[in-house]
Amino acid sequence: MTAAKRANVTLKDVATAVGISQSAVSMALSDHPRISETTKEAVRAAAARLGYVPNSAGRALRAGRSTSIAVVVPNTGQHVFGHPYFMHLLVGVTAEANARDAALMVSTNPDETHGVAAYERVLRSQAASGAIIASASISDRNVNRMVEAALPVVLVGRFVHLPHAASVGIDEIAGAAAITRHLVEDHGLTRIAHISGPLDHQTAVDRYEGFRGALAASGRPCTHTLAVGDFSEESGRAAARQVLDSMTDLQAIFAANDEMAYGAMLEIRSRGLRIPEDIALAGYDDFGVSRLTTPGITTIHVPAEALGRKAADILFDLLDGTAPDPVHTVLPFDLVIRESCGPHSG
Amino acid sequence: MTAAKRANVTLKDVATAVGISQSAVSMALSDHPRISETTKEAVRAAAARLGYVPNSAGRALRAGRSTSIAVVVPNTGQHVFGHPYFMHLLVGVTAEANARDAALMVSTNPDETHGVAAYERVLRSQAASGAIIASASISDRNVNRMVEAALPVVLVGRFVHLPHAASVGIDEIAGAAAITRHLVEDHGLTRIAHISGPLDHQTAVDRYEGFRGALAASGRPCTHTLAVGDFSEESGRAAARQVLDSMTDLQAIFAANDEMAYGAMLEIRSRGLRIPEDIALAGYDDFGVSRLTTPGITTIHVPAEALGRKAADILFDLLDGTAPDPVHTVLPFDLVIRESCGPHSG
DNA sequence: ATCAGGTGCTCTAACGTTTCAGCGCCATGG
DNA sequence: CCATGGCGCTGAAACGTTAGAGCACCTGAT
Repeated sequence: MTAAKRANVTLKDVATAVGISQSAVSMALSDHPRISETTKEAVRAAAARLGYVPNSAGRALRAGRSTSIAVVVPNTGQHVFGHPYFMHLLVGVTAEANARDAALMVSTNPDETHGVAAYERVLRSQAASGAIIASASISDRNVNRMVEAALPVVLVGRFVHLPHAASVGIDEIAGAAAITRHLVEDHGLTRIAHISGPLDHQTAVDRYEGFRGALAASGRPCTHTLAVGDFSEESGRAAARQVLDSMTDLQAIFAANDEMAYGAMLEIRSRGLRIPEDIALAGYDDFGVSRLTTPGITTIHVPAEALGRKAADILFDLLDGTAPDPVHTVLPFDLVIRESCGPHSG
Repeated sequence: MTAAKRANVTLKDVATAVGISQSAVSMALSDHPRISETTKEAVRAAAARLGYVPNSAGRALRAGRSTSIAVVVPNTGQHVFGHPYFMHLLVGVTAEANARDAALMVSTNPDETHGVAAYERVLRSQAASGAIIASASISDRNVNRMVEAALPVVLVGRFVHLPHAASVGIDEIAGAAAITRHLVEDHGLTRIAHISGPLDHQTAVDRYEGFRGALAASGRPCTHTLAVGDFSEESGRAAARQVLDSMTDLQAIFAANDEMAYGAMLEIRSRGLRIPEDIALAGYDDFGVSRLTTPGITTIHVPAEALGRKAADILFDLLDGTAPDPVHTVLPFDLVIRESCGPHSG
């Protein structure tokens, strides 16, 4: 069926096929009350037969806005974009976009070709009518510009400098605090190292703060140290090396994400130490792989897919002119207890 | 800078700012030789000052094609789209698209809203001018339709029913054969089970065929059995359970992807068997996680990012009217030997 | 018979872009 | 002094869509 030789089928083609004007076809397809049911039937039949699909450029031009939304992820460096977090986020956004018949663009190029970052151009060119920004770097000035220009964007994560921009996230401070309390209170560990992410990422800062806050609040005499990584496995290993060397009688390592926890695991093992008997280990994120290691890593489950869904949901509201009710939506997280901190107990 | 109140800056705005016609502005910005250097300077200055960004709908409408390309991934079921394979592919495609200043759409909804799958609409509506299709299911009729309609698409993988469509892939049969030979010839194992993927996936079929072919060609008396999984960890575990129960003196398991290999690893371990001493284990894909297990899993490295790059490259050629030189581009793979098949040796 | 109002369509304009023919102008050559 | 032609720009048209004004026809009421 649907011969569709080479040229594309337009309203005009359907119109001549039915023998009416193209505006009538347009109105018929949008179920306008002023078009007779008979004509509508005929139009729908002809459209289906010819394989008519509305041209999105024509439609977007006329409407003054496209039906696509964009997801902006930090730069091409694959250890960032390639992170499972973004994939989960994408799955969520996709689901919501599909439900609304909206197309999804993915934009990732931060370098400024004509004075504007590629992803900002996507909005300014109206290729997409709104964007979900998952760039975590505090220092990305382009994000500020987009927010200041009142472009419809939803941020994923916490952007302290942009208190008025709609955002979706989890309470990272509470998450880190929860896992820290698990180490201190459930397992009685008091000599703990934290491997943080780069401290120009709000996420890394918040997790570190949650860690320190929980230690301080515990009321027990705890000793802690910090090593900074970059969320990669390699950096986690290096950081673990550093803290294992520098802190005597280290009892636990809490890495700011699971990948660094893997790196730490390798380093701990390579020294002949056992997990959790000699060193307890905790991570953060739970993007599917932490359960595969032996022992499974105790971690905070970040509901990335739900974040994506919610972000898209809010963005579509924004595009409809509805202001998000809480400007900052906070989703719940889960503490997932596996074996890396010690035997289960209350 | 860049006040950009609410309305968008168009050619006309730049034109009135400079005091010339909008056509002149258009020509100036595209560096047309018939426009004086002085005027060009003035136009560029005004455009930058006003923050002019060409409206993509207007441009696409005029040009008759958009500057976006689409990546089509199989349906929303997250264990499919969320697979690391697609992330790596996406990274590659993104890199290439960025290099050409093209926007990237991601489409995944197969259900037919108006008689056409969502991702086919993306092409027919000219929201994207070409697509990279990474859907592996043999039975997806929509893919056939798109190819038959001569829409510009590049397939990733092997589509035996579509010999004339441009495609990019690796030689899965050779890959599976290589890893099978590693088991048989390097480690002298002769009682081997294969855990395949669903056999309506060409990839699964090819890997199984490579396995059998290598066994047959080995000239040694080998015994093998098959269990079918669905590429998920759980199914891998179930399949391993099945083959461990049914085949006595089983020496090795070759899973058609790493995730099923993980599942198999869990099952093997739960029976108190050791890897590789009691059972050798091999996987396929090497998407970054197989090196984290202990022992690391011997596998075939699939260059997914390179596949994405190459696919995009070919698609852009296609859009320029250049026919891909080999219709089917085959990229090399690597056999990655870790510890799961036994001690390293020649 | 005339008019009001409704019905079902057509016509026109507009969205922002690019392309192309054309027009006025100046310098040059006859 | 008039043709020639290059230069630098203008104006119009077209891409496909949709909204709204308008027009022809019909029905029913006056």
